[in-house]
Amino acid sequence: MDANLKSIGTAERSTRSRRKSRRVTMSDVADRASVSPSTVSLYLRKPETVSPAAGQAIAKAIEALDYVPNFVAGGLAAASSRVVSVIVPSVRNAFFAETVATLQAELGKARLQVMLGHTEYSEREEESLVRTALSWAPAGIVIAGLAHAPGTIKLLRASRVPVVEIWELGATPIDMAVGFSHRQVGAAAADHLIRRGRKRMAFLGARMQEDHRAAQRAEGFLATARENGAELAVSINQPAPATVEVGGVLLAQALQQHPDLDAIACSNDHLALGALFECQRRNVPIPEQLALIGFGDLPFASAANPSLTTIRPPGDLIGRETARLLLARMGDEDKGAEQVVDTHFVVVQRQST
Amino acid sequence: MDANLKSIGTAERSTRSRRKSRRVTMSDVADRASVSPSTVSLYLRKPETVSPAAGQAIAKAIEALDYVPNFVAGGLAAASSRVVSVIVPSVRNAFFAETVATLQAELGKARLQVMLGHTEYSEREEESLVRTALSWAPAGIVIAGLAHAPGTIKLLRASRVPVVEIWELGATPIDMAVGFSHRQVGAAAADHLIRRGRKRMAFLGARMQEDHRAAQRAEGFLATARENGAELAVSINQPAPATVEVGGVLLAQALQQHPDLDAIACSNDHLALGALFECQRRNVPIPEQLALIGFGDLPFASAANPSLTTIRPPGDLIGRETARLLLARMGDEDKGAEQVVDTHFVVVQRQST
DNA sequence: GTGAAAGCGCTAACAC
DNA sequence: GTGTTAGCGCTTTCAC
Repeated sequence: MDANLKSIGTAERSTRSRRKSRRVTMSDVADRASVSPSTVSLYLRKPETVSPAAGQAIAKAIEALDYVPNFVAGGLAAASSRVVSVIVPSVRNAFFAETVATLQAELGKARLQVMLGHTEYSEREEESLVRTALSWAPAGIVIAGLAHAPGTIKLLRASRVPVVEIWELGATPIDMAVGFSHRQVGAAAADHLIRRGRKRMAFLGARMQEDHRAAQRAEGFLATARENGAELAVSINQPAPATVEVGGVLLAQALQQHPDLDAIACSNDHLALGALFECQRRNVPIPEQLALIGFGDLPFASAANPSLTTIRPPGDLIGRETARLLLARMGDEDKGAEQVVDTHFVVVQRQST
Repeated sequence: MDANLKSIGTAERSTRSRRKSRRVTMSDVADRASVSPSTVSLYLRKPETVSPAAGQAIAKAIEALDYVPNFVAGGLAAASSRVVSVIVPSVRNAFFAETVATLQAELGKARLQVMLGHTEYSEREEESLVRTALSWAPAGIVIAGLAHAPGTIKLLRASRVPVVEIWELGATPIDMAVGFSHRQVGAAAADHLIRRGRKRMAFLGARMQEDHRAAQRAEGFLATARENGAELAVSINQPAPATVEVGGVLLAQALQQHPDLDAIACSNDHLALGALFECQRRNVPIPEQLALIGFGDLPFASAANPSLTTIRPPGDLIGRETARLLLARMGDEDKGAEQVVDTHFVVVQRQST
């Protein structure tokens, strides 16, 4: 490979390939198309403002030279690098995966790149990721949640970069926010169970010290259940991650502590599915003895046996609305309006209630 | 906001905030620390090569000025932009989500950023993403699969950027590869069922025209089943995405076409779970009448009722090994060895077989 | 160990 | 519509 290169280098004039094969630049394209570099630059960014003749010549030169633009140089010159930094707890979480995928697709249309960071639910890690993100002079930052370390908030505020906080509503955002209220989700679950005539209910959650959105759902659930005349409303938490297996454990725990429960709300569908399997094993009929509602509308919810009533958060909508706000802000500096978008959520009733 | 800025600008000297408040640069830090910019640069990249005195002064200045380095400028100057571009079908797919998350964590330790792209199983989209990726002069490119459009391969080869193809083994990689053989996965499933005494088996898959890794699993399954004396070995495909619901549909179809089946292998655990639920509804006992094996070891597999035998692909290992190869290559240009890493996979036996 | 100088490849006024 | 001129903020020889 290197030998190959050298042999070319020896034979050629010195313009190309001095040491390594020099990268093809915009100037090379300009030379070949007999125009100036700035015309090539203009053509690349706004083709319609260049004369057809020049445009064609440039296109031909790009093709012939296999020119690949250098966005790093472009970003430096323009002082805004078409990068949007997206910081979420983890894409292993299907909720965030959905939003990240949608965001990437939507931003990609506007020729923006997504840079990804995972906090793994650590505020320290989040702050470090934000610091790194800012070093890329990003066109925007998307970050999950409204709760951040003080340093993170300070950094973000000082940066003057558009910031969208996603998947949560309730407190005042740093800049913009797209999401819904998790307290309302909990409230909706309780409300649904009460309307179905249930009186004695438990909320099953996992790792709610760290996942404070889950904790908010629990809070909303308990408050609404009690306000609406539930005879019993308790919350049971496990420090472990919210897996299907933990769902089974939580159900066992709940039934042991309160054998006469008639309804269960789960912090998410993984837990609900675990509870469902555990009920199958114990021959606890759903929904006859126990009504069951989850959160997430994960892929298995509609096909479960019985199918799972759940609350669907609009992960894709969050992605689309976030992209829209970001793009609007970039187009128009003083777009002050509409800093917060409530995407709401939907209760999907199925057989389990 | 703007008014605020103006009032400050009016009162201040002209050094800071001419129009907008000028960004703090490395020179500012250097001035304040009474050293040259290149010393600051050196300190930032190799702190140990700078004298303690200078180091402390610089650290203090950075702190005082709230200096945020500009990686875009750094990337341009160094002609290598600490970015690794990761291109996968979708992070909505739990397999890729796992790998992407691990990759980001591992690369992050080496101060590399992950840029994300989703092909949505389109080769055209993939090529376009590769083109964009190269424009960032990335330190590496990670891309799912071994099958790409000819143009994609040409671009990648010409770029001289380290490339790792992941989640598949079998053909010759462009550069490096980390993954396992999907034919072997199918073979292992068939082998497992045969050993459990099954004779009449079907492979259930979805969208196998597009997801050709699934198609490879089907192939390996059929070939091995037949070689090892299965009386019946068929493959059933649905053009729809591989969801839990489609799993139920496929099972119904399989049982209708071959009522005397005694084993089912599914292209992934979502399908397997759907098949499992459908069996529950039809009172088809698992594993007595029908043995069931999936692929993926998704979170619900171990907790299902009955628990699901499946094949676990090492999504996290793939991420870690990919990071390792990339880092090794960056450290040492002519690292020729070990271009392909077979991560293997594990058959996890549970109640469903 | 530290500094001076020379770009990296592009964009963005501003003339023409 | 097109070209000229300055940088963007940093890294990297190469002296000292």
